[in-house]
Amino acid sequence: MSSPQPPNAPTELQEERRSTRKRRAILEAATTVFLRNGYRGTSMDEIAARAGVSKQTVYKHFADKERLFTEIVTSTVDEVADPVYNEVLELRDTGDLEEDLCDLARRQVAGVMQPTLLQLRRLVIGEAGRFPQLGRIFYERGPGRTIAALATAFEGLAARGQLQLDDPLLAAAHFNWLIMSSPLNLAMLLGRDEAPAPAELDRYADTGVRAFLAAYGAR
Amino acid sequence: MSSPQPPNAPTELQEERRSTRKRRAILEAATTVFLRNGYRGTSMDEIAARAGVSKQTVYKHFADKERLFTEIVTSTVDEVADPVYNEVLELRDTGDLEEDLCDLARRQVAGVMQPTLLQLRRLVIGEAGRFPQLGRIFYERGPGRTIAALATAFEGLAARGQLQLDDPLLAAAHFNWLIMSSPLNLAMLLGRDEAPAPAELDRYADTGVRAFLAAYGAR
Amino acid sequence: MSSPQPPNAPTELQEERRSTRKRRAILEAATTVFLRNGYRGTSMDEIAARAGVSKQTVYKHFADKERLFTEIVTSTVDEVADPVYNEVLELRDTGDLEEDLCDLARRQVAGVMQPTLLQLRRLVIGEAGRFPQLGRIFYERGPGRTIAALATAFEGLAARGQLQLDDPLLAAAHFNWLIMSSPLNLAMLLGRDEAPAPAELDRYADTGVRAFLAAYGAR
Amino acid sequence: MSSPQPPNAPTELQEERRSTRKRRAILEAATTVFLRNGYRGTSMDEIAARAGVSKQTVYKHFADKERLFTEIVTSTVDEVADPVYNEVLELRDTGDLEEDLCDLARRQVAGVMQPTLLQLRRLVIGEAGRFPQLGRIFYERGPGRTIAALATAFEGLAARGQLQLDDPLLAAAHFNWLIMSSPLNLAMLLGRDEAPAPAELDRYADTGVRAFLAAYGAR
DNA sequence: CATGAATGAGAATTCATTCAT
DNA sequence: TATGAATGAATTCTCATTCAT
Repeated sequence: MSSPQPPNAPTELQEERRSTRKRRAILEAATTVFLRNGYRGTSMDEIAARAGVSKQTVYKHFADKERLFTEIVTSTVDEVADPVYNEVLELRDTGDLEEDLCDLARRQVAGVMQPTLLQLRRLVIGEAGRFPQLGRIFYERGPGRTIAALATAFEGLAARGQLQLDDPLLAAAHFNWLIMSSPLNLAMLLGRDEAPAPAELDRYADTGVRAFLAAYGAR
Repeated sequence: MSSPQPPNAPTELQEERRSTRKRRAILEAATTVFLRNGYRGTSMDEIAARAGVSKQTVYKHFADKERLFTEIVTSTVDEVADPVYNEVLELRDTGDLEEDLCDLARRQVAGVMQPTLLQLRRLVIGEAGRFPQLGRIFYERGPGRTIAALATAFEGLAARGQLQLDDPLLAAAHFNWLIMSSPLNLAMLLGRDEAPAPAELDRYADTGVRAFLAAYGAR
Repeated sequence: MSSPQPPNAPTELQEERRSTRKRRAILEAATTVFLRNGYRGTSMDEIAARAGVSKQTVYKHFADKERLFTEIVTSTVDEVADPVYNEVLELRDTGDLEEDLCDLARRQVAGVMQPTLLQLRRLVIGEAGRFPQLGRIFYERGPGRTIAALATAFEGLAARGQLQLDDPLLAAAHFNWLIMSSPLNLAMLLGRDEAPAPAELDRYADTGVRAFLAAYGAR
Repeated sequence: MSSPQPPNAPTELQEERRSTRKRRAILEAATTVFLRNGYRGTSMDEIAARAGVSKQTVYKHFADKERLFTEIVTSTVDEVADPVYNEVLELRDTGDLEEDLCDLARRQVAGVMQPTLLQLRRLVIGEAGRFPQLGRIFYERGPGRTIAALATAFEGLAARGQLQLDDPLLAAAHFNWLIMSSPLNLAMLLGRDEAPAPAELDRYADTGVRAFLAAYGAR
């Protein structure tokens, strides 16, 4: 069980860990700075300094600024979009459809209105010209996936007579945007400092759900 | 009637006109380039070259890059958002509410999905960190104003028993986002090259109106 | 005849001259530095400093380092190779063929062994990998052209029975390299500091001519 | 007879061998890269990567880049110039002098026109400013030595009445450059991709020999 | 001893803005 | 007034060489 290694010879594991640690530090720093200042507003110097590594180390891990940028965007997309998606899968069925949907809607809105996700969305939209693939990734891992999951859920509810709908995907999109378009559009345009209070977000969710049920609820 | 000026000394009027012409050339060039390349992706050199004037002339008309940017954004906002807003004021009443709303919705969606407006929205969102006031202007002159006008219109329809609603502003927001959130979000993220075809845009409008009437229509 | 211009308004001509003057200063500086330090050993900073202009001005005149380099090489090629070529055209006919050829040969050798041309040749050879077209230009404007002119001259001499040859181009090449290969190869390899004295160059020329006449002279 | 070393502790011999192997790998890698990209176009990183060792190992074997460069150049000079030199020593005497010289000349030309030697010559010439001693080494181990050997051979032929010459060294130089100057100069300037075909090289050799014999052959 | 990281500088190129003519 | 030039700094990326583990 004891290792034959001399005490100060680094094991491969330690080596790997060090490299991985640096890599993570770079990713974290890059995420922070890119999200705050955008692609062109961010310098590799700043990333290196904030990560506490040398610029060389940054370039050893990431061939160039573009690669680093796409990497932090795609990984952040997953990181923040996954929980939002998972909420849909956990839609409860307490018998009270409106309450269940409000519950879901509130979580969705809260998730989407997280500062990080908002800022990421701004970033991706602002760089859509230079990095079109990032927009696609964002859409597919984000709203696209969530709406598809919603559609599946709504199909089940319709089968049990709780919703009336022809086109589940359309209904899902309507649900999604009814509950969050207003705050989301405001947030996109008004910047991070003017986020609505959580209570207000809940109201957007609830009124959206009410409109949705008026349109798609069973009679 | 004859001027005492030597023949090739420009009159003050001509001077003024030439200055105005140059100013417009600068604005046009700046609009094109800023919309295409973003704030940081645009250089004053490029603007001057494209406007066919010297850089000094640019600086004579606009104190600095920021001022020029805000000027082109605010003027473009009005230019492209006004027609969309005016559509709402011209909502017809043919007796067939669904048709009237579909008609309006289609125009709204088509207006909002114009390439210039899309690109402007991307630009404003992408620069929301640096230029928060531009986001506010965009919102107020754009969706904010349109939704307010819609609310007024809907209030009238409700008074005449054609719609059922408590909160006209909320209903207007729901209407607005039901008809355009899907294509608008796609367009924001997927870049200029993947715009949906006009027929598809009409379908978004029509299905949005149908859902809206199911929720808010008179029983 | 008098100009109506106010005294300190620069005429277009003066403007042009200023720009041209700067351009020439840049070209001169670049030529000096590139010839001394090679392509990679030369920095744009150094060129700008030596030309007494700002880096911006350099970049306004020459899009990038490569373009500046090719420009100075091609223009220097012509500048130094033209006189060597013209010597051939002025081959005299005093009746004493050996003396005439020695005379020409000495001028050729002296021309080719000029420090500037030697350094340019080293530069072009050293950068042949990166700038193959420069090697071609050098060859065509330099030895290629000179040898072709020699061939024409030798053809005339052969017609008058003063030389015996089948292939004028071959004879011209033999002449050319007999008189200068030894010092040229030494110079290429041994660097600028070990140039043979002019008297020695003349000896290379004379002995080369003697061998040439032994091979190609009329019997 | 048995060693007290633990089984996986390398013996000194093995260590030495491994070290030698690495050294050779570095030299090979460096030769390849320096020949292809020149001194400044080559990075120690690239050499280390291509040799499959760490940069530290490179620095363990060679104090710095300059030392490594001079080492690979001098060793490559010998490697490729020795065979060319040895050809001269093996000049045959079949009784047919022209055939013997043509035979030698063809081998010489082929040897000198090897891609590696051409590239090495370009490299040395291009770096003559920075590394003048390399030019000297190249000259002495290359053309200088070969021409000296030729002179000795020609002296013997003259003693036997087969050649007529006063200055064997001069005749040797004339021989050498008559047969190869044309293709060599072309190759220096036109880059590696435009090498003449072997048949053409033979023709340069043969016509050079013919001119040489016309000048220096016994009457 | 050898690997990854750090250093510290320097390269080309670009930019917003200001002078000088 | 309007043009070319200058300024002065910033940015991305690379390099030779040296530490630290």
